[in-house]
Amino acid sequence: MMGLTLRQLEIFLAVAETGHVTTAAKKVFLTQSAVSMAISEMEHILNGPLFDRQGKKLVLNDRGRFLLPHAREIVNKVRNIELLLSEPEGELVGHLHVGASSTIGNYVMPYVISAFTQQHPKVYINLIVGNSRQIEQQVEEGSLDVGFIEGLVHSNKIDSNTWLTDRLNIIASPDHPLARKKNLSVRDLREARWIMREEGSGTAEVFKNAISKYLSNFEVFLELGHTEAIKKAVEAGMGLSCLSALTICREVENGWLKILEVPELNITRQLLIILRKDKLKTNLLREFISFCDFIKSCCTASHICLTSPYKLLELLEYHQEERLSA
Amino acid sequence: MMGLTLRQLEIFLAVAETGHVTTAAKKVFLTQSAVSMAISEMEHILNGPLFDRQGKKLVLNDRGRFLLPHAREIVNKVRNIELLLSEPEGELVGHLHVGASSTIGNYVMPYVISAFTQQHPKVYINLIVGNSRQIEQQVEEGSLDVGFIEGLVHSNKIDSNTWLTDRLNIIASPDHPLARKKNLSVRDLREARWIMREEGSGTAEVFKNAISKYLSNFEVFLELGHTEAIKKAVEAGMGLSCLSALTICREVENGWLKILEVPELNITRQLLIILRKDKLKTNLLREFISFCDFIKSCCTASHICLTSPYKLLELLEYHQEERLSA
DNA sequence: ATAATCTTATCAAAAAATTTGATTGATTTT
DNA sequence: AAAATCAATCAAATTTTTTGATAAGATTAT
Repeated sequence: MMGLTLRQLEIFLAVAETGHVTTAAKKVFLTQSAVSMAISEMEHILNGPLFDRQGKKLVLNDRGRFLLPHAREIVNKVRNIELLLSEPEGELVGHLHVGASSTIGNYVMPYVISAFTQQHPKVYINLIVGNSRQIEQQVEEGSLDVGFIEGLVHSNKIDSNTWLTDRLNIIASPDHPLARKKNLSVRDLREARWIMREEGSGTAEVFKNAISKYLSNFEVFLELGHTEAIKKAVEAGMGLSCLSALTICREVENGWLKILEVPELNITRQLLIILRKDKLKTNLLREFISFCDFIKSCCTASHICLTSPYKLLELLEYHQEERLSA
Repeated sequence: MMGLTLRQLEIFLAVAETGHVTTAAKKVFLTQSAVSMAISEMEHILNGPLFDRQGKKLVLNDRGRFLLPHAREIVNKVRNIELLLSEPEGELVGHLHVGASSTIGNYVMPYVISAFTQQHPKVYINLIVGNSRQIEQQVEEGSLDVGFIEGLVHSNKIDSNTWLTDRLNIIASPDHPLARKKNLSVRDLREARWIMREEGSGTAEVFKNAISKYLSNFEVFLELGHTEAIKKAVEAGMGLSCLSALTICREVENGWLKILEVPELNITRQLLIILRKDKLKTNLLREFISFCDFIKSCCTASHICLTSPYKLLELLEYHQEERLSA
């Protein structure tokens, strides 16, 4: 008969997100009837409905949509505080939700996470891979603790810090005619067959923009859905491509692919670490970010250390010592 | 034994602010023992004390000092939301999802929405523009609260009300030979060059149907994808077209386009407001619809008031007064 | 010092709330 | 047309919150 409770806000979130009382009930470990009553109670307190009942579905109405982001923020905030204050000193424990855009998520984060959890065995890290926009949105709504993206930040609720610098390299099979040529220029690329990711890939966009300044008739010869497929096609000599250095350094180290240095096309971009502005940093989160900062300071533009886990682990011991002495 | 509750945060604030359990108890209308137990429960949940017990006084420790501003923010936020959402007489708040078909969405709704949100600054309106069929479907499935369409309603789950009456006008450049001729008839249009929207446009369909009764060999000279492009082409004297009055009144007012009055071709159509039959009208939705009804009652067939935002705003003040006196 | 007066913490009992299980009526699926 | 699924509702059961009583520690006045 009084004010809203946190529990009600949590239940509201579950219903809003699932659209169904029953599934929401499972999510919050309650019966269907408890959830139904909690929602009616909220609607009573707030003097009007929050959902339109469409048969079996509950769809947010304008009032519910107004409440949703606030409810999210409040619940997240309280959970953050609980975590932070109840965290025992000493060994790091907890679950971290990390998101990363495709390139970072597939080619960098596995090493980072593996190294970090090796150092902190009681930490569990959940990695979500998506496109930059999705990751940013999930960081904003609090379902991710931290995100790693390639593009720019759109929301004003998010703080971003530069992480690694990524370079887009033009690659060819070592047997490709251009691979042996020295002092390449864009004009040499005129006749090349290009193998790229499909429309919508951030990397492909950037490259097309860059090269179309020099080659008016730039055309893609083959579009493939996955970076690995592109590398295989290039290795097989089917043509050239342009990929993030992060995705190809192992192949380059092993001599399976060759980077073509074209001075006009020196394309780099910043990778970003993003967090909600008002995010409370738990010990775990703080430590994870400091770990990423350390990696940043270690890795040169070549990023070679990220391609082989054992090299990263060597650096770690050093990191550990540095921290202890500080 | 679970998470923090809002009540606990409130109690914590009272104790932190007064420094005494007993006075805090009075503030939150509880007994001393209830407050004492609530605080111990919090300290248990958060795995450590929040206050130093100095004799009879409770003084915040570092953890408590950390919690204080956050607790304040959370409690305030919830209370604000309760106030905003529960006061029926209070300021209008919420997120409204409005859909409109192309002509209405591009040429009418922007003014309507701008005027409405100016009057209700805490209201956020999201406008989706699509074709009539898409809008109807989204209203039916509940992702839109209200829709504005040109055609007929197909679903039996939807209620429709007439809104503005739209007129399709034949337009020409003021320099066009036909623009000076009086008492035009359809026969005068026989030789005209017609510039129309592409196949599929509702407006174009309606006009073709109407004129083909009189001209058997009606042919389109140029098809363009956007209404704005058609207007420019007609202004440039490339030919005649037929467009909704809503899209051209500004150009007509300024003398850039001239309407050709052809008595046989007096083509009008009703614009509709559509809602799900079972939609519960929140205050916001009710107010928005009443606002649209008001616009309907103001606008004559010429729709001139919708072409200039400032005219609409003048009408608004009148609307406000009328409502208050009712 | 000592008694009187406060105050907080704690416990069991009472009150209030949340949650459940069962049922109903509506909607959707087969 | 029948079966299955789902949300709302109600009374009963459970859990949580609050109270009243009491004990123990601190402050003040004597």
